Amino acid sequence: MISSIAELIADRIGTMPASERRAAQTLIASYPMIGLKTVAEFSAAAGVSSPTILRFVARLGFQNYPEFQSSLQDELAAQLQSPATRTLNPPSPGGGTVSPMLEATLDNMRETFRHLSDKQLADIAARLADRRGKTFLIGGRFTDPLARYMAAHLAIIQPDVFHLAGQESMWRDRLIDMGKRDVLVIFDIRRYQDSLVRFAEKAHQRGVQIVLFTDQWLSPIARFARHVIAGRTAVPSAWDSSAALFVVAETLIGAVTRQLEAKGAKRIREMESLR
Amino acid sequence: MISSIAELIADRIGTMPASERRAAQTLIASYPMIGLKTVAEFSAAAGVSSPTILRFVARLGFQNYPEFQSSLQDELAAQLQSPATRTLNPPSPGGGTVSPMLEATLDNMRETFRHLSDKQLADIAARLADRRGKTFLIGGRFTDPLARYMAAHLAIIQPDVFHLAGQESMWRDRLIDMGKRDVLVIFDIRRYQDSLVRFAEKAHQRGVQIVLFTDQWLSPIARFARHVIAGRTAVPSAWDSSAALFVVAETLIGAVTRQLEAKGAKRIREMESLR
DNA sequence: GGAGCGCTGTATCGTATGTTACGTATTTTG
DNA sequence: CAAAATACGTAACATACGATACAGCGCTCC
Repeated sequence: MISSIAELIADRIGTMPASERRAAQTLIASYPMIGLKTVAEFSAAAGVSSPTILRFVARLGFQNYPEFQSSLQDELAAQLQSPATRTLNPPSPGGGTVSPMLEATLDNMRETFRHLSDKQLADIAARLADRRGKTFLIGGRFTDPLARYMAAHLAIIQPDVFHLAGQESMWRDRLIDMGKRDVLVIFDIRRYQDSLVRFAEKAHQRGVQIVLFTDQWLSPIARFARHVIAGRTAVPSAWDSSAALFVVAETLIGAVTRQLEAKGAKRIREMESLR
Repeated sequence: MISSIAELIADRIGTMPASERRAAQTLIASYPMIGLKTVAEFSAAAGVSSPTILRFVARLGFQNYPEFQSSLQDELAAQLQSPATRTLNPPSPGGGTVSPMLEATLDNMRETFRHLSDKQLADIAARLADRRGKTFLIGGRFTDPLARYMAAHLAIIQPDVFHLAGQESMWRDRLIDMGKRDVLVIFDIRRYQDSLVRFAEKAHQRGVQIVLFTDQWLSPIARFARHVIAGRTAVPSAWDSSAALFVVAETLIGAVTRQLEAKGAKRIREMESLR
């Protein structure tokens, strides 16, 4: 079973003429970076001519050079997405259901946060902590609980936090209350819901700032969003995982709380004494 | 100190116009792969025009698109050579808010699952997949979203799944429907809610089997529970984290789904066709 | 030692790609 | 509310890139 281009090359390098072999060795030596550059650069690095590179690529079974490059990129993308797979780990002995699920989830989180800078989170937190406007939260079929979870926390530490529940027509009526200074937090992962997209668009038209929690394929709502958080969702299960987004949400809740505490913990103390 | 293009983007994304921001977000979402493709593909993926991509690249300080791509490639090459350096976000020594939060959460999950055997999960999953009785889910102030999340999934793959929402008096009225063959899934972490404890006790008296999701200090409901899942909740934040419980919930959802699929995926296929 | 075959590079060609100019739409400012 | 500035996309353009045809060279095998 040949799964990578490197293996493919190792398999066929024996049958190649001298110049193509030099090309192959050059590629392997700095795999796969040289292959992502132009034919001219590749040929120069290998010390052969351009047509030799093209013949080499053709011999590997590719129709043309761009197709070869795409293949390399896909391979690279797969590696980058699952750091665990990089080490060619056997996927857990015994086939228990727990371990792969947990491992995938942990990877998802690391990967999600890898694409998320402190600054980005701080910006969003600042926006949420800015009390000149209101905060609305809403989610899709499976993610609405995340919106509720976040709303439950935010509503305690500051006023004017609303979770949009119920039917579509209900949200729409709330649109009239929304304006430029307000923030709308939307959770939307595949399959993306048309109703949410429509709602986001209308809110966007009213100047509402949208913070979108979505998956790595980006909900169409990203078009209207001021801030986009893309979480990894792939796990060995029939369902997508929202765990990474959940953790981001918790992180944000913590950050907002800290910012408000800095400003003055009056409200929080009041809240405590009311219990 | 800015060392990667991703940081550069995070730094300047605030000063960008809307369309360029879309480009930036698209790039970050699948960093850095889309940046290695052609301008046309990049622009299509971001839903903007080619010139916008070029302006975006120019704003980052590159003379032209190829220069930008080379820079991405160099970065990638450096990463591939030293897997240890793969941290896109430098470990943020000191005041960084993200890293400690994430690390603590990951630790919580590992620790939670360390105390959770495959068998235990399989037993609970089997109990939830057993369709001779009904399934009820309920949660506390902050954990009710978790109950909703789980209910949203379970309700799809099997009938008779009910999330108990609203006021305490509402749940109590549902008690009359509950019996020996039924399962009650309760989420309850500190501070434990008296109302939930009372409810759990009454359900227990009626012979309902209780599955409890709680924290490591165990809600008093544990006294009445058939199964107890104790998740770690401590994080460097003003709030406790429910992330570990969330992941356990997802794992259970996956396990139940698998068991039902084994029995016969008729319902699931029907469900799909109804959409 | 000569004829045939395969390998390789040079030169040329067509085209996909990045680039730029310009007009329209949108937002901002006085 | 008008005017200016900015943002954005359409369309035309130039170039750099991959592809191909062809000729020279070396090797092998009769």
